[in-house]
Amino acid sequence: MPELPEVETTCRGIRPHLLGKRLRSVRVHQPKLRWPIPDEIQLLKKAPLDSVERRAKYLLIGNKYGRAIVHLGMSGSLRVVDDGSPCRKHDHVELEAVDGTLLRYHDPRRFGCWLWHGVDEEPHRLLSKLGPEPFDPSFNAERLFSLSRRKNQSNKQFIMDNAVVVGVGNIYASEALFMAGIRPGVAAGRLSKAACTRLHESIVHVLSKSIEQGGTTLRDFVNSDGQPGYFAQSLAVYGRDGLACLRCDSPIRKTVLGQRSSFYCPSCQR
DNA sequence: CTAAATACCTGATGGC
DNA sequence: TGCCATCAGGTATTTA
Repeated sequence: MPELPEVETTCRGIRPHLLGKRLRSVRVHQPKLRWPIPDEIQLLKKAPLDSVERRAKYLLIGNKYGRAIVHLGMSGSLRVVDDGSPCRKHDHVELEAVDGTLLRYHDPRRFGCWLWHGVDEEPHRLLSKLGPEPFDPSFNAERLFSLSRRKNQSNKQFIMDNAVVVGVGNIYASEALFMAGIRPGVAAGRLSKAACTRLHESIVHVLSKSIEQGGTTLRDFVNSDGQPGYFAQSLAVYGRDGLACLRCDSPIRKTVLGQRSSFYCPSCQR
């Protein structure tokens, strides 16, 4: 569910509630996420929290001993609750600060994770192979062009590859390709230099606009206040199978690429 | 090396 | 109302 804008929205929302706080308890109600939650997570209690950051779709919540690597998977969300509101089904982890601030991790499908990365450990395997952030200067048209040479992989799967650029998930991949006028299913090796320029601009544009809107809520994403994001109303092709293209009125088509639904306009995207 | 398939899990939805 | 099949925003790991 959450792609980069949703994770960024969550990060910005929880940060002011957590930075500088000392935790009273770290409660794990369900340790079976994608991987078992390690006991080291309790080290979060040993010193005040001094970092709340996002890298790709991971949230990094840490202190001087290390940091929790949190992923929201397909159905995860983090909410800050001030009072002692009751735990819901699928609330798997709770961080409680000494001032009463309560952070709850909710994840019905449990595709997410909470791992620990000690401050002196090797670069974590989940983080070490990630490509650049979409807003970093090292992600640019030249990178898209050079990495796509000789690729038979589809354009859509190419931009969803974390080694190319992080944070582009199934929704924003379709949206960015529409904005750039590029067919999702065509081999990435055929991208021209000009197409790479448009694609780079489109990815940056779509992601930043969505962050401004608080992300996309299709069915269950909520921010740290429990509120939905509003970018769904800005989606041009995702989920609009059969509806008229907003640019040319042709019916939007749906195909499957790498087992994921993909949407495009057969007229605007060549 | 690349690329596709598989695996993890619950819940919502639609057809019969 | 119930049952079954299908689909859902991610991605590491396995297989080909």
